[in-house]
Amino acid sequence: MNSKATIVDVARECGLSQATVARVLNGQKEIQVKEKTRKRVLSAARKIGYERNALAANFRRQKTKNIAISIADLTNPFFPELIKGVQNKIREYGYSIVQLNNEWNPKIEQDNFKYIIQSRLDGAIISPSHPRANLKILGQLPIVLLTNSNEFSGYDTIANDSKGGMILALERLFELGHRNIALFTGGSMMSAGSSWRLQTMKDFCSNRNIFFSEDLCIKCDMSVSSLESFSQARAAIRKFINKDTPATAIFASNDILALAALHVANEKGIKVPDELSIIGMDGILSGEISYPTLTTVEKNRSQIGSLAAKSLIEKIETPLEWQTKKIILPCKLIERGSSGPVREKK
Amino acid sequence: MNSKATIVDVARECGLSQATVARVLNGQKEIQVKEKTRKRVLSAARKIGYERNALAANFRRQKTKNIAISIADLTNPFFPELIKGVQNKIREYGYSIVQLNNEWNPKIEQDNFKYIIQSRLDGAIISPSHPRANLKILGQLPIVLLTNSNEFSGYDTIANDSKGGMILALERLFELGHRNIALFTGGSMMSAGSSWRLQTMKDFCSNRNIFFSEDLCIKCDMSVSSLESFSQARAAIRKFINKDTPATAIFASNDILALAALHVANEKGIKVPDELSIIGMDGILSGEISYPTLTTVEKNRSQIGSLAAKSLIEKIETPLEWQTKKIILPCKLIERGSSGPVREKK
DNA sequence: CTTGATTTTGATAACGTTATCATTTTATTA
DNA sequence: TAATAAAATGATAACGTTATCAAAATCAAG
Repeated sequence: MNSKATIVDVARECGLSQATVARVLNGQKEIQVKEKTRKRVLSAARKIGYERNALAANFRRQKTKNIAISIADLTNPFFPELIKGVQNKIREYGYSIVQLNNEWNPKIEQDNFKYIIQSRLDGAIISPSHPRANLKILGQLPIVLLTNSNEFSGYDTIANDSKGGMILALERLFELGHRNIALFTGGSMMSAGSSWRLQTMKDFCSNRNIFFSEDLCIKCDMSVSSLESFSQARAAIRKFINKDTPATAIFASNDILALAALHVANEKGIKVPDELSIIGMDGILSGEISYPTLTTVEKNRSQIGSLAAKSLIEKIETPLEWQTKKIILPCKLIERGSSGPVREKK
Repeated sequence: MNSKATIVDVARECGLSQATVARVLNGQKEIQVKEKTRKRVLSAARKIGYERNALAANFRRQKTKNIAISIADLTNPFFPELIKGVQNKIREYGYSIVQLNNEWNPKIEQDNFKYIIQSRLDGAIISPSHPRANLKILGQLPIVLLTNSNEFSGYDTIANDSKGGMILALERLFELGHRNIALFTGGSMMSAGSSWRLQTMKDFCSNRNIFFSEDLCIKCDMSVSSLESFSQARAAIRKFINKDTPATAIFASNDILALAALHVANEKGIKVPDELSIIGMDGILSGEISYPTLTTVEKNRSQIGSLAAKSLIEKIETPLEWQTKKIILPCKLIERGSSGPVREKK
């Protein structure tokens, strides 16, 4: 028994017009229908097992109540929680998520955009796979970008204040007495993310009048997968720690890098945080269960997701003029086990 | 300029019938259309910026080319990779994913099922949130369940052979000389998962003629979130390691538990693997980047996703008789840093 | 060239809902 | 109670595609 009963069948069953039935079953505000007929319709619907055909409704309305989430890679620990935030928010509004991954492949990303248009999804939350991602094909579709890159002027964006977060960490390390802080960054696929970090570091150090040189800057290639990044990071940090560095602290631009540093420190018997403090960035699960647990600059991914969703839905549901909105959320320093006051080397 | 051009507009533009245009633009096998007219249509379509209205097509066909993935919690590290596997497989077939979370809430899960039906999704991959999840509402919809619970007879299922995997780990520990192996399980929400584990342990030990008692069995409540589970696990394992146990190895029923054990061992200065071997189960990222890295019984989640997708699509696209298929995949022991030969305690 | 087979194109009816009216019923007021 | 306003219901035309069948064009063979 295929759920094939239509609104017309229900109408026939209860002897009312199809219009009235529609009003009862799918009408918005339950205005304009008598309690008695309402019951008549509902019981008839239940009797013959009517299930709304959303396909027909979507078609008629040219709305899907679906939004896309386009990201590079779901296994990147950054995204699941973000998506969860989106999920929880849009549920309130009756929307659902179509999840699109592009594996960092611009061709797939473009196909996904085309899919979004052709499927007439109502909007999209997009983490662009590269700084020049071609969004033109999306036309007037309501979208929110997950980025703080300034490459995307004219678009709504939302992201954490990475620079502010970084300064938070550096300030805390300074407070703890650290005067030789190393910067550990990965050349990410998304733009020259490391250049502003380096600049921020230089500025910070010169402001505080503490030493910094490029020797205190560790770089490594970030790969597509977290795991590969980790092993590359480990290699880079092994080299760094070998030449006996004066650094008493490392700030890493993400938790994977930080955990790699922590791993190597453990490997070499360097005590964290007694001999070396390490602070990461993001707040992924692995950092909460490592030993010691990882101090990190948290990006509240669930909140980002939630806000992105809210912003998007407002945009979808108010077809009025909409000024582009750029949201930048502060980061939060979470102090855990991997950071502490500097201690004299014996 | 809304992408409002329809097939009829294209037909008018190129002076052909709407039927021919449809054949060119959306027809399946490019049979039955002359190269010359094909070009005529395509250039007209390009000229007026036609974008296929999938809503109309879906409605007409009563097919969406969308499948649902219904899980409890995307932030559970088990799922993202699984979904990625599904994603990569279904892309070949032109399907997309609608992602539904239920936060372990049966009410939400039920709503999601209703949504699946009303949206006329073509099929669903479902990880039931509890052993008695009510799947009846899904009717004849093609579904594949991610479980090896025998509660779901009559349904296609796919899962790893957890028991076989557990034995793999125990055998390896035995080989390494361990004769006092502790079992660390969490009472999961999904059935009395711990009871068969205990039984397997007992059987194993009696077969090998080695000692086991309930004292070597550590239990803790598993919570909804990985993080909470971790801290509960840590509490349980702290108590266990306090009473000086003869155990030289711990088998944990998942990686979070194993990492909790590892964490506590590090905390107490117990050397892993020299003084204590630890083996987990699942193969999550955190175990690959912990120190030491975690030996684990891997469940190939990407493969499960891929197979589930394949199975589902076969089911969708061959409306013939379909025998219910239960796939059980072997686990694989991945030896990393947290396990090694037993060493005499001094 | 015709004839018949084959390929290519055209005309048109669905699909099930929503939206827009028109119509009927009920409530309100003079 | 009649006249008017308001509320409730009904009739029907879309939405843009696909599918079915009919018609026309092309090809093959005698």
